[in-house]
Amino acid sequence: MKVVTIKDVAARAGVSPKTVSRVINGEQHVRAEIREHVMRVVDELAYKPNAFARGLSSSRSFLIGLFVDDPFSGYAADLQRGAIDQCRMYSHHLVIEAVERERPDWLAQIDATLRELRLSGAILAAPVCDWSEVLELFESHDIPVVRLSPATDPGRAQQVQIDDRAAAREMTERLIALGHRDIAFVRGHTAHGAAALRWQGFADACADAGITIPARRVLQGDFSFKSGLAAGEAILADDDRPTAIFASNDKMAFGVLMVAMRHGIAVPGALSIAGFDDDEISRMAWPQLTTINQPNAEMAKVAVDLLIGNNPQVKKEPGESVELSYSLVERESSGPVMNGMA
Amino acid sequence: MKVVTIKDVAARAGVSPKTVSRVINGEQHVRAEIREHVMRVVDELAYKPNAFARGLSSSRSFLIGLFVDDPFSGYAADLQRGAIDQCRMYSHHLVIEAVERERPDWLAQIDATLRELRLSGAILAAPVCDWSEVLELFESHDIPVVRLSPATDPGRAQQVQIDDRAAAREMTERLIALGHRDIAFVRGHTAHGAAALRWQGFADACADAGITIPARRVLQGDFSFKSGLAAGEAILADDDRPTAIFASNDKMAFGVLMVAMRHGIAVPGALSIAGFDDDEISRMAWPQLTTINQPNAEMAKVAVDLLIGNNPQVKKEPGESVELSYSLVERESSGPVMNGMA
DNA sequence: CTGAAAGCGCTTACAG
DNA sequence: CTGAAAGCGCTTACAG
Repeated sequence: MKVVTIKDVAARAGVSPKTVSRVINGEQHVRAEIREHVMRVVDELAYKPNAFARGLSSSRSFLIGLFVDDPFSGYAADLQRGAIDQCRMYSHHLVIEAVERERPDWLAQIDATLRELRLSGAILAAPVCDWSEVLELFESHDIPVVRLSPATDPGRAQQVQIDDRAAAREMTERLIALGHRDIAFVRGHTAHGAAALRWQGFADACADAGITIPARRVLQGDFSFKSGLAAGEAILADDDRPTAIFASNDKMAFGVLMVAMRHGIAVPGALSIAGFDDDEISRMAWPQLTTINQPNAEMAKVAVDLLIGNNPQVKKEPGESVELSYSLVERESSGPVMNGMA
Repeated sequence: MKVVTIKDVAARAGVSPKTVSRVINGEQHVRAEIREHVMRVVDELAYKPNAFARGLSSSRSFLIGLFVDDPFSGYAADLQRGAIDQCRMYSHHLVIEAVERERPDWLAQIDATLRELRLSGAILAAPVCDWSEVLELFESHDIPVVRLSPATDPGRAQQVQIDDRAAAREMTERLIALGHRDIAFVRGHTAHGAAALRWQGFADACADAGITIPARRVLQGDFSFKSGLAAGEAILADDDRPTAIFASNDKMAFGVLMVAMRHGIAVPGALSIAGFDDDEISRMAWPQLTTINQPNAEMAKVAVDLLIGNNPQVKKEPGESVELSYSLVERESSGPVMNGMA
């Protein structure tokens, strides 16, 4: 297949390659009629600029990197979807990189990628965005970064997030409004900043309502289904049960729900369960899980906007932060506390 | 940060850039001591060749494209994981592209990507791999392709697959061996070739066992949880129930399981349920689902091997096909048929 | 507003 | 086995 280059377009349009370049890149200082004519020729020839030539001659690669801890997770899948869509909007492409922190050369791996690829920008998903070695690396390469839901070092780069703390607080308040006063909480992975924020939100709401949280009502999980199962077993083993359990993500909530079912505990009749994330799994549960909708795909979209939406030449203010709104999704796994139980 | 180029390495090593190039690319005809010396300098300077310069001057982009229908699915996530790992092994990078067939310009989108990116190779996941327009496009761009679990046009390109038909047959035989003779089947999305193969495997086993399949025992699903729910409702609505249900993927099997639970039907006591895929969800179910393990990540890995593992210059034989082995994973959702029920 | 020249950092094709 | 020259297809910096 004959490859169409900028010269072909220029020759056919009767202008210089530079003018074609200007038109393609939406630069100013091209007469309107020439611009239109060039664009017509571009379409006729189905010309697409070669990304490698562009990347070599300019410093822009038209490549956005998405760095995730676990590419296997639903979270990563959500982010990808949002980012891919938006990259396409701007004629960029998305390169996914797994950060394998368990490998001794994990940082060198990222470094190699950055040297090879000269990314136009990078999206650091949680919890990668909280690893300072990673941030330093990107800073040293001078690559614009957007952090997703960072928990440490606020203001170190642009960021996109929801207010995890407020969301967890709102969920807890809702449970309290339903009459629950004995609520267990399943904490998330300690490496994720969101885990701490969600816990704080829970604690805030309890404090406001004058509820003290006994230590035995707080379980440590790691955001996995399995850890939810373990937490459920621990909480529901004997008759000293809470009337509600708030797990800090849906996978764990789902695990808790499974344990409740095995024990024959009616949900929400005898036990309310709430999760966080609005993971696909929350709709596959029965009863479906009450949860917090976190717009992951949207967050990735916004991250791409921050990276390339505005003038890509202009450095953004570090610390620029976009906060997206969450929503409480009340489904069937939560309900009013039963008479005499409170 | 000062960028290290091939010239820097050449100057420091006291050789020409071309020699450095030879060393980097593992070409022959370099004296061993020079090779080692250059490699040492490369390490000292932490030199990484610029992917854009490479891509521009050679026809190789060091980029592998993964084309998926639904980047949101667990299937896509599995593939990504396998492909990313293996790409890194070969110093390549993975670019994920969503094929949005519902858009009128979907083919033009892919075409644009191919013109811009000059991929070294592409992995087409099911069912993208069965869309002939896509195959034609890659052929016209002369880009090596590996199809994953293709159902049509065998031999049109390299392919990696498991024997879906044999796997479904084996699962069905297992159910029959457990005493089941009244088995319902939930078919998958008609656009997926695997759906037809799994159905055939089921039919094969039934025919062998002398079991005829009444039309009312065959439900049409689309691989989604929701369609599993619908199929479950249809099958389990009245007392005329089969003793086992084989759904052609785990999400649907999970849906069927949920319906059984709501109806108070004991699994596997009164009803055996089997799925396919060994999806994460199959381990989150209770009872856990009996299923077929399909090594998705491994398939993507092998696809990368086919694309770049061997000599990348040499064209592969179209039709070269690698078949990976599956395994039947017997968990708790299936069991012997109850006395008097068969 | 438009263009000619030089260069990005590699590899290809050709010598020797 | 090693290297000098040319070129990949764009953009940058400079003129006019």
